[in-house]
Amino acid sequence: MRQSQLYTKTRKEAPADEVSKNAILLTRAGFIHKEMAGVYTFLPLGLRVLKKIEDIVRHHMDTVGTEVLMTSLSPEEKWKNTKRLDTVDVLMRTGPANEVSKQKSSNSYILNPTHEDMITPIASEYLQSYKDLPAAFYQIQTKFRNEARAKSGLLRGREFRMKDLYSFHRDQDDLMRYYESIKPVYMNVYRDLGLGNDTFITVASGGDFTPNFSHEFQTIVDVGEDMIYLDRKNNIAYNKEVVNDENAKKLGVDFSTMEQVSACEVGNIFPLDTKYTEVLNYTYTDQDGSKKFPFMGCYGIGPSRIMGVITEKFADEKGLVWPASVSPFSLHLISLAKEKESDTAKKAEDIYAKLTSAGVEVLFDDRNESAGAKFADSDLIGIPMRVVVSDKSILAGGVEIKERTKDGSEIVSIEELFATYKKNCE
RNA sequence: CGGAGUGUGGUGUAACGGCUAACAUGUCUGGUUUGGGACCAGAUGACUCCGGGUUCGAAUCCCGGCACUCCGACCA
Repeated sequence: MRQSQLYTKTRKEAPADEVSKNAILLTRAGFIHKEMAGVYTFLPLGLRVLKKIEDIVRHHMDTVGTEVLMTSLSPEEKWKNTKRLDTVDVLMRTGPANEVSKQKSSNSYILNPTHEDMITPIASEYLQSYKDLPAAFYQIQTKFRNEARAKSGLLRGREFRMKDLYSFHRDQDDLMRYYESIKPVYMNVYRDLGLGNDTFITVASGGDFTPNFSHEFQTIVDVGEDMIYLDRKNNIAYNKEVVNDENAKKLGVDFSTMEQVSACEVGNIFPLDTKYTEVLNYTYTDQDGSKKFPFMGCYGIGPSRIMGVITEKFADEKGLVWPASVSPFSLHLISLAKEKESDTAKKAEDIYAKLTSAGVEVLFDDRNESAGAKFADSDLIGIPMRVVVSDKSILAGGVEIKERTKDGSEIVSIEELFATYKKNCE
């Protein structure tokens, strides 16, 4: 893509109403635009990152479930059925008719914060026999939660992206087998996102969801809202909320020997057992003809929050730094040609055309800006590899390549550049 | 939801209760320039968040809202 057609611009000044690193840098670089507290538009560059993250999540979820897309709106009835209409305090709802809105309908609808209440009735329509189980549905979708306090840019929003997976099982054993199988799948997601080294399966309290422990996936990061006790040797962590003598005994661990670190929850999994199937009276017919409640699990990952976490973890004083797997582009090609019709300009155009047709995602800075401005923008946007084409580089034998996270640069011939990236495409 | 702070051109800031609300940046014109956010000239752009009040006079003081940020509670 040509940078002249991005339609967004970078800015030198940080917005005065943002303090968190992710909000400041993503705004300065033109990735996001704040609509209100905790509600952000994803601009072209930001959307590309979000899509990369969601594609990685989707790739792995396809191995354990089937994708659906449920509604953002739901009738209040659905929440009355699960007795959650008045207990879930983050519920956002549309207002009834009033003079201002001039709506005809007197109904109020829920903007869904999660979908157990929706997926369970759907499952009950199709999964009525033990032969239909197990089954798992997932979706990647925008969620709404009326957080009392949205904060930290993308880390805690009122409108945010979420992948939610729901599984249905014949019995608890099957649920727990599946539940355990999800853990390595999640870890593969974080590995591919570039967060593998600092993300840990974390034992957490199940909250109102389950009397058992649930598990979170916590990524170590300074701004994280959670404190975890980390047992590096056994590659597992414990959320501070479960750290007490009783649990130490129950789990057979010694919390006092563990490292305490701040972390951000980038995923969670809950064994729901029959909490929702019972309240909704959803039964299947087992082999012996008896009616039983299916066992359920739910499993979440927040792509927009992860975008914020990646920003927080990797950005430096010059700007954003994207892991290759989620970078909006693989290469930032910068032309420093003085004249539009010069040989250097033509070479840059040629490189852009050839790499693009080879399937390489290139952001081409074809703007009429000074070299300094282009370099500063490139650092701010944070694409892992920068390729400069200039009179100077041509004279030196080709193009100058520089990694975003390294100081030095090197000259490689144009042929060598093509060879490298063609190989990467395969 | 409790507490604190802040609201001024698109963005970032300034302005003792007192002159036509200033500066930088951005944007637009023209010129010049091209390896680390260049330079020169001109132009554009603000009912100072909203509503009341005090005062001869309010961006500035007071009251009430709203918004944003931070701390805490909350986070199924």
